[in-house]
Amino acid sequence: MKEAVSLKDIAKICQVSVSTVSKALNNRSDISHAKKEEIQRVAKELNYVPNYMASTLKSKRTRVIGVLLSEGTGTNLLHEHFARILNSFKDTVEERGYVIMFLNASTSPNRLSYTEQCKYMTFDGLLILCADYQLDEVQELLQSDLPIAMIDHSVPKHINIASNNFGDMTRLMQLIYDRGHRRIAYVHGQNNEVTRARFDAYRKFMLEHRLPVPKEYLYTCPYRDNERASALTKAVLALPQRPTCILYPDDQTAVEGLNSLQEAGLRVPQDISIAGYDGLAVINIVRPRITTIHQDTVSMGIQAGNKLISRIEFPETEPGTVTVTVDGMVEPGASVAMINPRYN
Amino acid sequence: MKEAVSLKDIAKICQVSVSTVSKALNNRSDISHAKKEEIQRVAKELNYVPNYMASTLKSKRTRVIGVLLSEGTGTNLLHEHFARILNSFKDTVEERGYVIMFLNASTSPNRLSYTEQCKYMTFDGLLILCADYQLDEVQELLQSDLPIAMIDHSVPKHINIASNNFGDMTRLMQLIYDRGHRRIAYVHGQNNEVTRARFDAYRKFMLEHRLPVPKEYLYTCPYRDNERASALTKAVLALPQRPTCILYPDDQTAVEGLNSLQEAGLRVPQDISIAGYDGLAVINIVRPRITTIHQDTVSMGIQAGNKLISRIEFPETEPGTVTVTVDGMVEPGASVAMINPRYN
DNA sequence: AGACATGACTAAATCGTTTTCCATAGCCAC
DNA sequence: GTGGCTATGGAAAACGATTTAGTCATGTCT
Repeated sequence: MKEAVSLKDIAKICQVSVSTVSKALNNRSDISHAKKEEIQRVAKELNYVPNYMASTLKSKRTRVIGVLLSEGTGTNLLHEHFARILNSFKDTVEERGYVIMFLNASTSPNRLSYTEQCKYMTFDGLLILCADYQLDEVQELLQSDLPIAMIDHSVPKHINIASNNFGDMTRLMQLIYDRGHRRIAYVHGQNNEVTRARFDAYRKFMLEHRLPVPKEYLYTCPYRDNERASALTKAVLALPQRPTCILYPDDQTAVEGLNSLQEAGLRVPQDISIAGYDGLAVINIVRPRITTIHQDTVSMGIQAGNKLISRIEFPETEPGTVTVTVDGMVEPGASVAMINPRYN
Repeated sequence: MKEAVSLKDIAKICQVSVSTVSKALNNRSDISHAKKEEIQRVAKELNYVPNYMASTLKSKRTRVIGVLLSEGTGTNLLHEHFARILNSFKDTVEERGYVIMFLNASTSPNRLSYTEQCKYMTFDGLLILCADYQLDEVQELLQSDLPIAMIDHSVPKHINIASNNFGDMTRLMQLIYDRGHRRIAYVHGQNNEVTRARFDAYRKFMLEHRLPVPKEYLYTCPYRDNERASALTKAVLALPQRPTCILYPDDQTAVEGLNSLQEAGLRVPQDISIAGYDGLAVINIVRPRITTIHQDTVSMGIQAGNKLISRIEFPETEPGTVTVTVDGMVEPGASVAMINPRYN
């Protein structure tokens, strides 16, 4: 590595002091125009680039935003939903001069705790895409006074980017109901804030429309767990009173359900209907197109980025929770048939 | 933000000098056991965490690896192939105490050039997942003496993690040939090192087996371009002498081809066969399963991480190119039918 | 006893910036 | 001529750690 050019080098060449060079390059006022020009010219000639570590050491502003994407929950960059939000978040903050850095969630023995990592790197802020909120380590992190934005998890005093799970799910139910379905089974995700909101919407909708929800229409399936989705689909098919529509936790499991149904000799949607959730890339590819909720991940990432940066740059404003609700869009797809309720 | 605890604070409490504290915490030898214990105890009590910026300013070792994933080429975190390699790379380097940081490839006007960003952040090394190698900015980057690992692009003096495109493609061709296909069309990707190797393998195979390659069996289609894949599929179908098998640049376009063929009333593989490339998640989902090359992205990420770190930590070794070739695996799938060549 | 090694600790320089405070000169007004 | 002002520039401290070159006892060897 070549020796980097420093302010001192420029100072020597220009025959001025280091502080003068610093001022000239930072466009301060107490420098004559001529000197400023000359110094900037020399700096350019030498390909001078400031040293990030040094400037940040003094100023305390790192312009680095930590990102927590917990491997512990089996979630990583390959989780499309979070990858989309992250991608949009990254673009947003980079546009504003920030940079993201992942928190190390590995299992290596001398790994620092999340809180320690934040201190060590002196992050300006933190995005929690996905984490196991039960962990002490994560709870401790939430206690800190670092500006934090979280996706679909709310904690007083932090920013929450909430997808409108209740409303979105209600609209999905409405579409299914409008197409004549009355016996609707729900293979839902595991217990967390997101799952609860969707489940509440399902239950409320069913209740308000006086539809039965027999116990055997409800199943818990971890998100993106293909094998479990397949097994549960078979369990549903074995029921004496089969539902006309099955809801899945996400698009991936819905497609797996689709495959299981087809293997069992059923046609979708002619014989049975299904719906997913999220609006992942796979729905543009698989036929029939899955009816789903297309989550506005782009907006989620943008909002998270902008709110977080506001909080970083103006800490005095909005000391409490800021919740941004992002609506998804119903993708009508083709996997929910129009049927006549009387025939059921 | 609370005031961070520094060495000075600990020194004051323990009534020793800052240097003594530093040595105690770094487990240096010239410290009495008693003092070392005491200092470490106090540090723990105060939740002391060293300041990254300060320690790195002196040592010049940042343990940060820059990652270039060019948005310019339309490639970002949502590109599954690169996301997989990155994910595996990230795990590998984090395990060894490194951290990744993306180079800013945004269009914001005051963005630094790649080289400047590397200087500014004083990266220890660089991973180029995907970049437009035509750009001056990228060429300049390759001139630097920063340790660099590149995926599927070779430059003397840097590390190249090369997928075995020629060999893999040859084996895919062999499978197709063995199943009786003789008229094989190739919708290939755009011109780059990867495409060329695969294309060379295709041409060589066809030549060696004395198979005809009429011009109208060859098409250029950008990777992952669904619309173009669909249009080209229709073009192939319109040919007077239709091929029995169509190769696509990647799995995504292959699935799009599949859909187009089915819309045209053809069954895959009974009426026509297809094959993709890469082994993306979609092949586990779509039926029939696409015959493809499953690239070992996990291995690519691991090798890239380990080689790059070796180069960083032992710069004296291996000053030249290190090429690591990673073989893919033929996924037989179900989209290439067994046919009798005589009938064609 | 003198020379020398060892152990335990500290002062101070250093990394590359930023920033505060001061110095000097020139100028004007009274 | 003195006080005060502005414009321009520099000296030096600071950020928080690491590291080099010591200091000063104490112990050991010959």
